[in-house]
Amino acid sequence: MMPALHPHDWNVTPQEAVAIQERMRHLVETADRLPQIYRVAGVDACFDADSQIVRAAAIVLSFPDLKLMDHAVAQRAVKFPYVSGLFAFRELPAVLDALGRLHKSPDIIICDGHGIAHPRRFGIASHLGVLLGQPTIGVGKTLLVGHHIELPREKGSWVSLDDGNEVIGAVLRTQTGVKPVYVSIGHRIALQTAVRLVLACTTRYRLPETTREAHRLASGKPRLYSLDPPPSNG
DNA sequence: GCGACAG
DNA sequence: ATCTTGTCGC
Repeated sequence: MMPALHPHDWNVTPQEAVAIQERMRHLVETADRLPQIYRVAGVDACFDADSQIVRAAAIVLSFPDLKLMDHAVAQRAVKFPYVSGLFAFRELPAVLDALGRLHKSPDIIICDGHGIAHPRRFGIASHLGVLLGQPTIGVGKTLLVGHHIELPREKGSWVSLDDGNEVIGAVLRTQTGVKPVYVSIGHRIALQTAVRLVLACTTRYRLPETTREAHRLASGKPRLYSLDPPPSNG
């Protein structure tokens, strides 16, 4: 897809990884700096404990109609340990490989995992965005850091995710009565824009179609019907 | 000391 | 990440 704008060594210790995050966190841009969005990518990764291999998937959907335009997978043996806050050092190398195998380049990438809603404000989505110099959004399924007030039950409602005095993300209800997701700036996008885009990529499930499709590809499961919303039964 | 801790 | 059935509700 595109060479890394800010390459760095991946063969590092967790201590060195933290230092890299501290050094790169200042490169994150939190205002909109996007092109017209015609294509949205989703990336996800799965880990196989037996083989110690990470398989990453990247998919590209047209926007706003969300039709599958491109997809790619990549595998890598990983030795970096699982450490909360250091996901990028396990998953990103494979994710970069998968993105590099795409033929259609996306205008923005939605990542599984947080952006700046991270202890050092440099989660995997921000890391990917800064590396590539591309807009990214973080969508986490569980909270890593931050607090928030009660969230209304209705789809589309959201409240800020705060850490001290900082707003680090949004708690977003993507479906009425369903557990929310945590949206945060990855790179080159404002929070409100990110929330709107995530909602625009969400059809009838909790997670945006980008994440769902990438996850399905990474986990090797076949698609049952089509990219269109399947029937409610069977 | 205790709880929390993305995938 | 993954282990895992039935069940409740639209």
